[in-house]
Amino acid sequence: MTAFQRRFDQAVWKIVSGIQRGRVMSYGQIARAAGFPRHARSVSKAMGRSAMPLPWYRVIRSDRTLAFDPGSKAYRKQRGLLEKEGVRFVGGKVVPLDSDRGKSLDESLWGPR
DNA sequence: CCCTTGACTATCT
DNA sequence: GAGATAGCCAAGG
Repeated sequence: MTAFQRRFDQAVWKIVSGIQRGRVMSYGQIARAAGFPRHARSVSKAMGRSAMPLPWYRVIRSDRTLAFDPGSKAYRKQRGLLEKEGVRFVGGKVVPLDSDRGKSLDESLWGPR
């Protein structure tokens, strides 16, 4: 384990574990919230190193698509878990909630109900 | 060192 | 809005 990983992992786990049911966050958003802007690509690795289970399936791309290859096992798993929490999909993308109308762009994309 | 690899992104066609 | 492109940066070979 490098020093970077120790700090980065801790910060990422904290953010990811805080994502609530029915909500999603992007890799880049998590990296920023964790205090490591520009490290979106490292977020998945940090989650993989976690000993405790994390709601990894609530993490998606900034364009609202899932990071796995559509049709893959992982894709179906993630999508199933999200839909079970009420997250809706249209055209392979996570649908923003209606009740978010009127909020800032960021909130409308990722904010709570 | 140099080169490749990512569960990524912002930007431009 | 979908596809291509360039930028990103730690890790590992």
